Amino acid sequence: MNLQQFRFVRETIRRNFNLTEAARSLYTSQPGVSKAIIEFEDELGIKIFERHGKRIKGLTKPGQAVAQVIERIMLEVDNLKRVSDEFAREDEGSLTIGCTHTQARYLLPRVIPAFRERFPKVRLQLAEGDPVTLARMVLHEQADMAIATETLARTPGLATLPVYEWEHTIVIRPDHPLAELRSSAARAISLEQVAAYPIVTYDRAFTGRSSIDAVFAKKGIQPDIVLEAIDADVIKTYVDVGLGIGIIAGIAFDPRRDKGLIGLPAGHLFGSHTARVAVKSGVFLRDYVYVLIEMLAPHLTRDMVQEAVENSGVVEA
Amino acid sequence: MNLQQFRFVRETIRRNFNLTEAARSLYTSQPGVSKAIIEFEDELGIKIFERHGKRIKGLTKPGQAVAQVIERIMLEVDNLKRVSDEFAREDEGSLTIGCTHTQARYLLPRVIPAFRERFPKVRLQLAEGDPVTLARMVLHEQADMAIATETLARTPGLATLPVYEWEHTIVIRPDHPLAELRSSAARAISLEQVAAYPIVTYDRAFTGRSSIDAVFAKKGIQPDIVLEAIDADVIKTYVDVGLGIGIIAGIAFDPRRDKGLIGLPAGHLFGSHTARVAVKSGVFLRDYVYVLIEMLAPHLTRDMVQEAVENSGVVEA
DNA sequence: GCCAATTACGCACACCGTAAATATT
DNA sequence: AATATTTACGGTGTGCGTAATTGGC
Repeated sequence: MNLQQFRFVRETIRRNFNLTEAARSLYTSQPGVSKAIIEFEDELGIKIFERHGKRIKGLTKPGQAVAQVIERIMLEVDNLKRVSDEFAREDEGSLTIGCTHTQARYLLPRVIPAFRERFPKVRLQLAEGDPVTLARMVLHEQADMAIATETLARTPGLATLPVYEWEHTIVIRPDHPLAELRSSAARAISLEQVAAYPIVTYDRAFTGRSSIDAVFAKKGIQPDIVLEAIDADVIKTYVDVGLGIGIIAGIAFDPRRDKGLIGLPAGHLFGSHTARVAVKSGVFLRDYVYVLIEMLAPHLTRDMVQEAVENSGVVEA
Repeated sequence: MNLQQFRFVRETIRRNFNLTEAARSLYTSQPGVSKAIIEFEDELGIKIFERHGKRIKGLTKPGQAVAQVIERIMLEVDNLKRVSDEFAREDEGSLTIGCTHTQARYLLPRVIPAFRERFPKVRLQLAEGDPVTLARMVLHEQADMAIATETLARTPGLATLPVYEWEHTIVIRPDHPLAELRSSAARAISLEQVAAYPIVTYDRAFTGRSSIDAVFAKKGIQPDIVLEAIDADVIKTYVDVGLGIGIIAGIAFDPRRDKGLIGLPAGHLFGSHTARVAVKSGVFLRDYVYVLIEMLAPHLTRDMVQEAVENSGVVEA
């Protein structure tokens, strides 16, 4: 029994039970893989793979159980490398952050400079995508962590923790009829008033869009959504050119920078949302990952995160 | 990087950082172990062991992290063997049950015959001991499971589930003064009445003995304990020869078989206790272990137990 | 007939054991 | 001086590659 056999079994499964593929992706000979697996099966005294003659078709029942254990073993073996890297090259390494445009554009800039200063040798990479994609990236270890609002919390295999709460903001031009609500009575704006105008907002896959739809649907109102985009900058641009009113994440509206526009808080209409950070449960996280998460949300202490990772926990907001 | 290296590291730690010992217990040469570990350290790029010159003293900080991961890997590797055995020889294998005398003598006889019938090829072994020893046995995988009342629930690394609740019974001879309480007013017996007579009961390490002591201490009563034993049979014998009154686990008193004695329920004095079954968390359990546990306590379904084992849970009574 | 897995075979090297050297208590 | 670890060195076995064979689709 050896690690190589584990690798072969795992890769064969991942390559849809094609030994040739598995061998190639592990840079070794196909007969070698075949032999190793057969020897492994002999040693365990069971068949791992279902064979039709010579063709491998899938996993046997014992194979399924074995595969699960192997998966866990290899996860830990990978952790071994990470652990030693952590100590061997304390503050070096790479960090891939999966996030939505909103986070990349409005949240991360608040912490990345300080992070760079603290860990100048860590290679950073931002990978943008929609929440579902992000979850998959973390699960497949293509990203070390992901930040987004939807989906993440519900994905098995991920540990997620709340980073911050946010509400939507309605963005309008100063000359828009709704602008008179800007000062005191902003909170009095109603769903009907909003629905009276053309709306520019997020694409369906993103940042709380589904809750917007749900709210309108519940009231039986059909909003006039004239444009969907994946980022607030685009939305604000179209609001600015008079296409309609915008609904964006609160974090994406900055009164100072967005001088030509007015923002009306809309939490009372579309509810409150929680942006979450997700990491793959069970993986060993480099020190700087913990530091970054704590920079993002001081309440997320190393202990909390560690606890969540080890018990594949979803920490509630 | 290979499994052998993991084994060497783990064994060296277990043998108090004595390579020679580790090598011997793994039936290999000491220089081989030394070399393998050094190569492993080189590959990881860290030192696992703290060395004073050539003497190995302990784990370095990275070593501690690595050791944890290795421990988990080896646990899973052992599981691999168990998993395959489960399928290779479906209903064969061995089962070592750690338990106190009380369980071995009064609880297990109720289920073992049925178990034998269902799994005639499983080699059974009862290992008696006090709860602390039992916990350690399960932790060290010298026993597959343990049944006892105390300690088990509080041991980290064990998953424990409640099997049954029980109360103490006071055992007396028919000619004893307390015998008049036998019929209706049994529950009226007081601590003071009990303390008025010499007592024969369990050894300090066992079955709810600590709660007996605690109850007396709380009331400031000094009981006259004339004899301590680890099992109820011995206690009953000495009660029978007139040494005093006995306090034993309720399960150990059977009115039909213990004809010469009278049992008075004493739950109102010494409280209610929960006997628990413990298994090591994280291990793969053979099918027949689940079956036995369910025989012991029908409410402990396979799913419940599995859940507890996987999440190292302590399921409350 | 083409593609994929297994069997056959041979080499190289990694692993482990013995023996010697070195360092620590 | 005794004990424990590391270094040195040599033989054996196994792991892996190439080539050939067998077996599905």
